[in-house]
Amino acid sequence: MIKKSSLERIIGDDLAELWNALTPDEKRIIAENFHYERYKKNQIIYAESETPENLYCLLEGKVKLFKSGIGDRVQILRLYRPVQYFGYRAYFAREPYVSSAAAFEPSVLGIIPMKIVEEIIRKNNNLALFFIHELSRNLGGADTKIINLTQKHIRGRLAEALLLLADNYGYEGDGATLKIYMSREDLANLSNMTTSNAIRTLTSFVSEKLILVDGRRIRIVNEPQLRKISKFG
Amino acid sequence: MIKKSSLERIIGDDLAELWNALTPDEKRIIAENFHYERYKKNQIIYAESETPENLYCLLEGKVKLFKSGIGDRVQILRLYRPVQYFGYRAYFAREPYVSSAAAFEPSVLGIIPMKIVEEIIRKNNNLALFFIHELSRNLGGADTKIINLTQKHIRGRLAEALLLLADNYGYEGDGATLKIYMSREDLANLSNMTTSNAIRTLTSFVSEKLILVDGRRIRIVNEPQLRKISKFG
DNA sequence: GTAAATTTGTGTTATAAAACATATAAATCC
DNA sequence: GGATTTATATGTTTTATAACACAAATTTAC
Repeated sequence: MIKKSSLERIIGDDLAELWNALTPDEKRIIAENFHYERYKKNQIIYAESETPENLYCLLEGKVKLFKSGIGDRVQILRLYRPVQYFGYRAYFAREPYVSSAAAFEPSVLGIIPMKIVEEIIRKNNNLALFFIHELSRNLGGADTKIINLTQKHIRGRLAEALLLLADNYGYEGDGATLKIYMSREDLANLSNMTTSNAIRTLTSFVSEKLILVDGRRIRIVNEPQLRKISKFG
Repeated sequence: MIKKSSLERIIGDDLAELWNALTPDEKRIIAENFHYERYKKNQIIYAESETPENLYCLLEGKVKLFKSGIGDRVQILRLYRPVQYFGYRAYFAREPYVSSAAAFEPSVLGIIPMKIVEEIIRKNNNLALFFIHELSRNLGGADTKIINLTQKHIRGRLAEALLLLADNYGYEGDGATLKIYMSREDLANLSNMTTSNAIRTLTSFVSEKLILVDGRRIRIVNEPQLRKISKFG
């Protein structure tokens, strides 16, 4: 179990964006109802069709939101990094989860019951506006994703995915190596293609000197060209 | 111009869900800043990349939200019926529109500046929760649409689209004819396929006695089987 | 009311991507 | 630390769907 002082630091520092919207009294309520949990690599946080009950705040690690479709096919819908919130959409929609969440790597999550969050929203409009803003941006992203996944060819979709990873998780110290360690299968699930085609297309990108690959480490070498490929499908 | 009494009826009756969330004072503010506009068939209401300024409330007619992609391909993202609200997502996200809206048929829209709406949201949590709920349901729908459009085959996607039209706009008096008059091209844009393939697949469905077609009038004859086709791709 | 434009319908061809097959490499497990 | 599972890699075949082509029907415009 984490120390109380450490907990307060996490709440104070890391929940920043949401935290700042709160009154002292509301902060106390959140602090009292807050706990955190560690998740192992690939551990499921919640699964499709379950009833949403908590707001999750990713404090450390990386999380994927994904949905199982036809056969064994899986689509990764969104990626989360510290400090981002998830798990609230289904609760607000008053429906079971339509997607699942899992840790990409060992992660630490802050957990707050949605009931508490909802009570505070009913009194605090800044918090309400925070969620309105988050949901609105997510919905715009989903609409754009629909076009990317349905209209672009394999090369465009994979280029898009690599740039998304760069935007989301950034680069290592060298300014080029993606700061995420991801299987080819996950990469395929992110870009709506089979694992074979993700591997094959990655190989093409290497031979075209757009990227460099060392196992799961991917270095972006020619980002402008990758953007061009992403843009024109 | 519409008569004042008529305007009040429209506001009072048709804006119901949103209207009920308001205090008398807020109702007055909305009424003072409300106007309505008629749109012709296929007329654009707003276009991608424009700056969002208004909340639109569809009072009469049908509206499609669509996004242009690669080449001339268009994807219909969402459909609206009276009384539904749209146009607010991009404003809340603080970004230009990522999609366009157009009338499917002659339509009447209620228009309220988002600035006014936002001011009221800052004071009225019920209104905030209304938008949180709407956005959350839309986002869940978009996530599900991603799976439908990327993983199902043509037949599954078209069956899905026909059922969506039934759910959204319902049936004529006969309880079977879709209450929407839509071109094959729109049907194709809704189900992510070429117009040729929409026509062809529609023909297959007719010969399988799942539907009956008379020009743009579509009768759903075997809904359970259509659901099966939609479900299994 | 007739000409022009658009939409619908259908056949044929081309192609992108999945499916399948199999080998090698790497990671995980007793 | 050797065995077993899992992930990566690549070649081949199959298939779903787009692209193309054109005729007929319908709608729109003047």
